[in-house]
Amino acid sequence: MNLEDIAKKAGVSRSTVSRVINNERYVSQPVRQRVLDVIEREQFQPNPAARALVTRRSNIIGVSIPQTSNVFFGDNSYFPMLLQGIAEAVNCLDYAMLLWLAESHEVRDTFAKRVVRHRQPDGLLLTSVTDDDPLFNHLLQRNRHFVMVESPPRHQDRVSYVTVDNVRAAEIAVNHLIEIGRRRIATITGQINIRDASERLTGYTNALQAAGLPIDDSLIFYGRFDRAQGYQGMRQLLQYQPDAVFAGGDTAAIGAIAALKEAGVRVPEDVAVIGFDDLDVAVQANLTTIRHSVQTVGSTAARLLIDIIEGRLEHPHHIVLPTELVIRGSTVPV
Amino acid sequence: MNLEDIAKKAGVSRSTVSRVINNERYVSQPVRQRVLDVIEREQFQPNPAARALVTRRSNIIGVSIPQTSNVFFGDNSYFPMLLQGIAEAVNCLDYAMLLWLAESHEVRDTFAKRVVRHRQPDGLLLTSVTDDDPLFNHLLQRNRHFVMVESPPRHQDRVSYVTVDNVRAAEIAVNHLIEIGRRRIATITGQINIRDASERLTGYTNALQAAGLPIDDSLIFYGRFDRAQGYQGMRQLLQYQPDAVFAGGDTAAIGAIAALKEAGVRVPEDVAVIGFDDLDVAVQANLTTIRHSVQTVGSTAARLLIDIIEGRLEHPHHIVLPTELVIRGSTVPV
DNA sequence: ATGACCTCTGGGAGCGCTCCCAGAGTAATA
DNA sequence: TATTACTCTGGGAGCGCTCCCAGAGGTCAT
Repeated sequence: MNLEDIAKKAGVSRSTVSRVINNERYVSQPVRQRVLDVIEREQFQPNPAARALVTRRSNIIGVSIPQTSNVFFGDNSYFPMLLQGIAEAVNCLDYAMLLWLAESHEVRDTFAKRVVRHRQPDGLLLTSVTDDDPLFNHLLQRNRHFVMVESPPRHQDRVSYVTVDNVRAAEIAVNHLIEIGRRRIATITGQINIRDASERLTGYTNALQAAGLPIDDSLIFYGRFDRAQGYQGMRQLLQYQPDAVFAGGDTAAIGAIAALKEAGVRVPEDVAVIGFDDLDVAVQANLTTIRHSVQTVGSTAARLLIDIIEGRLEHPHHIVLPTELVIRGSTVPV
Repeated sequence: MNLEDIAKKAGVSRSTVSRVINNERYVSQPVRQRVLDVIEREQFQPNPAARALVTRRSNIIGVSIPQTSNVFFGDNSYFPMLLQGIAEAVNCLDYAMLLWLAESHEVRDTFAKRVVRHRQPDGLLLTSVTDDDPLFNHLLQRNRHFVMVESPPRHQDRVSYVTVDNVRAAEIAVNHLIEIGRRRIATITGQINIRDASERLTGYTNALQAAGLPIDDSLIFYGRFDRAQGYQGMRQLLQYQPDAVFAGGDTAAIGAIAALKEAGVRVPEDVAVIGFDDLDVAVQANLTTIRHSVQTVGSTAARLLIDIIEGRLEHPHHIVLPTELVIRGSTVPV
């Protein structure tokens, strides 16, 4: 069943059917209705491949998640929330979402090749981009449409992205710890070659400096965004007797709390804990954290990408979404 | 850049280039090498739309997740793990994955329409199918390729699926509770019009009957697979003083434990708790549970679907994967 | 020498759309 | 009436592939 068949049944030409389907002008009302009736009756759907061949558009955007398994599927609801946000935008703009997940322990190089080889999507949404990400470099060099869901490691002025002001938010988080009287404030960072992580670390040092507190390297643990690293980081930090810890993500914070409890340290009395992202898990664990809507980041990025694809927006475009300090039970004054 | 351009540069015809790209026979070694060199040099990728138009294959499979938000992105790592498993199979067979997520509070009907309208995928992987699922019905009626990742609500003999033996596994779980001396065993089910949930309930009643224990309706809470429902279910069940609870999923079990602790009930001494799935969260919470590899379910289902699409397998095909009782700290003898 | 049967290469047709142009018809204006 | 402008419809061309068939050339048994 194709346009020609529908045309025959409706007693019109292929072109007219095409006009009706694409909701173009210059079709008289009775003809339009007749065609619509036939389409409805035959449950006709135009062939997407044929359409893509001529329009050079597939109405598909790709989403790249090059994280090895545990960060994606483990106890970290960041990516599912992001996907939910993307889905919302994509649905509403009549696009579809092609998902690329790295296999466990897959290196960035093979992952990038895989994503690049399938050229179906009209553009890509990039997460977890590292310093020398081959996918990032390839897309930039080839001038393909993409939007990042965090600030890019380099070429900020040539890349579109959606992010939150990580530096400022981290400053606010650490200031809160300082205000409640904490002085030996440790931090567990996310994967440090991801921009979100390094910016939060910058905010941490900024806040300490502004308060005239020393920056002690032994109180900084370079980790990742998952629970296991939070746990391990906290175990290591414990020997330096911090009275507070700022984790680069909620999931890591939960891991840190587990390590503290295991060591018989009281939370929040002995060590105050603050997270980042306000995932579900933060609510459950009564964790003070920085709230920002991960879903909104996802949907905003998807909308931006589609705007760029469809030429409604000039290319390098930056959106910074707001954050908010949410004080819960994991931080109390000394 | 298309086949014709490459052909010109290599001094051969379009057909020969096509043969090289598709790795067909009847191309002499020197010619093949010459063409490969040009392709490499020009970084040529054939146009997927053109190819799809003639082969009627896109090498894309769709994944439908019609769950409203909290089950998907909340604290439940079931779907991320499933996606990871699907990704593994899809990567290895050179397919891509198109992801359909329901919007929060979206009804099944609009969701189904959306999925059906985009005809790109060669087949679909279905999760969380309910009794009268419009998507399920539509695909079945239209004879389109699909595989379910649980046993289907009806027409089992006409539908391909991958599942675990939920009935048997639930029997084993409840038997374990009986063996450690529990007598008032409650259950919190998953969404009961999803087959996985109802089968686990069947296993529960089977085990009680086999042991000569009464089936007490007040000890059955019809919930969903998320933490909130586990919590709420347990609160309600508490008034009937169970000494054990079998949850339809680990996430619900975690919610149940939270309710028990809140009520000052000791776990596992006063109430033993057992879950299902062995998600990450079960390890963390030291929860006794039924282990089955969600990732394997995903990858097996994807492989099966692709086998069906490519005609290597006759259609209705059923795969039942093994389960295993994992005893941890949440169940001890009375 | 003839035919049968391989290997290898090229070109036409066609997949189902969109885009462009031609032309018929109608209405408004000079 | 002639001209212009706009509305509406149809058909050709072409997007970039794959598939099929024709045909050249080689090998081998008859």
